[in-house]
Amino acid sequence: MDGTLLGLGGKTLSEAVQDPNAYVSACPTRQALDRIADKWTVLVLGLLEGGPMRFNQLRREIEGISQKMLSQTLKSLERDGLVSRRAFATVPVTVEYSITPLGATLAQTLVPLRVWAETHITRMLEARAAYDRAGDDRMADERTADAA
Amino acid sequence: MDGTLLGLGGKTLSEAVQDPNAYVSACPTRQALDRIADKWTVLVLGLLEGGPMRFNQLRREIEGISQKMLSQTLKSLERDGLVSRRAFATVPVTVEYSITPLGATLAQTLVPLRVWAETHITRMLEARAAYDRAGDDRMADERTADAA
DNA sequence: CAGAATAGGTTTCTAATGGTGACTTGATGC
DNA sequence: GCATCAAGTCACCATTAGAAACCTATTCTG
Repeated sequence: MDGTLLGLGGKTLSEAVQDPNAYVSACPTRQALDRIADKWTVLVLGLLEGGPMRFNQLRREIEGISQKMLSQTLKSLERDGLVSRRAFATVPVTVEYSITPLGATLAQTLVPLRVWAETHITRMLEARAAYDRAGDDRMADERTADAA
Repeated sequence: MDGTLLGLGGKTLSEAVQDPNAYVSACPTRQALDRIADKWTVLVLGLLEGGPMRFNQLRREIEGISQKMLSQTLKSLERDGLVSRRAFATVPVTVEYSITPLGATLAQTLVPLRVWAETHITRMLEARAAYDRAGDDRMADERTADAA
C-alpha cells in the first residue's frame, strides 16, 4: 500500500483534502455534500440551532418525518460530529440532542437555503405550472403525429 | 370545492404560500426544499453559474454523474424555471443549458454550501472516525455481554 | 463500405433508500 | 391488569438512484 487511492488522479487522500473539489467523484468533499444536501438535515439543524431538543419534540415540530428517518438522520449527524446526544436516566429515559460548534457553522449556511425556498416558492410553482401546460401541448402534438 | 387543502390547517394554498413554513409537511415550501437540497442540483447550478454549458460538457465536469441523472436533474431544473434549455439544429444536435435569473439567486445561496463541504470535510472525517472507533468498542461490549 | 465516434438522450434492470406501521422496554398512573 | 410515555428498532413495501445497453442521425476513419 502506497496510500494512493483510485480516482484521485494519483493523489493521496490527504493531498486530495488539501485541494478539495466537489466535482471530483472520489473527493471526500463529495460525500460531505451528499450528506448535508438533504431535506431532513436542513430541517433538523434549523431547529437545533435554536437550542437543545428532545427526540419527540423534534418529531412533533418536523411535520411528516417518520421516527425511523428522524433517528437515522440524528444518528448520522452525530456520527459526523454535527449534533451531540445526551441521555438522562429518567423514567422513561430522556434524550436530548444539541448542535455542536461544527454543526452550528453548517446551520448558518443552511438558513439562506430555507429562506430561499420560502421566498421563491411562488415563482417556482408558476414556472412549473407553465412548463406543465406546455407539456400538455407537446403530448397532444405527439398524439396527433401518431394518429397521422 | 372551497379551495381548502388538507394539512394546511384550514388555510388555502395561497394563504399557506403567504405564510411559508418549511416545517409544515403540506406547505409547498417543503417541496421546494426537497427539490433544491440535492447533490446534483448543487453541482449543476454551480457550473451553470459560470455561463451556459452543453449536456456532455456538464457530464464531463461532474465526475460520477450518469446520463440519466443529469438529464433528469436538468429536466426538473427546467420545469422549475431554474435553468433554460436551447437546442440548435446542428448535426448532431447541440443543446445548451443556461441559468435563469431565478436560478442565479438560488446558485448564490448554494455556493456557501459547497464551500462549507470543502473546508470542513476534515473535521467531519475525524468525527466520523472517532465515532466508528467508539462503535467498535460498543459492539465488542455487546458481544462480551452476550457471552456472559 | 464497415465500423467508430459524436451529441443528447431513453430504456431496462438491479441495488439502495425512504416511508409505514407494528413492536419493545420499563416504570407509572387509572 | 391495562394503557401510556419516551425513544427507539424491525420487517415490509414503494420509490428511487445508478449501471449499462440501446437509439437516431450524421460524419469521420481505415
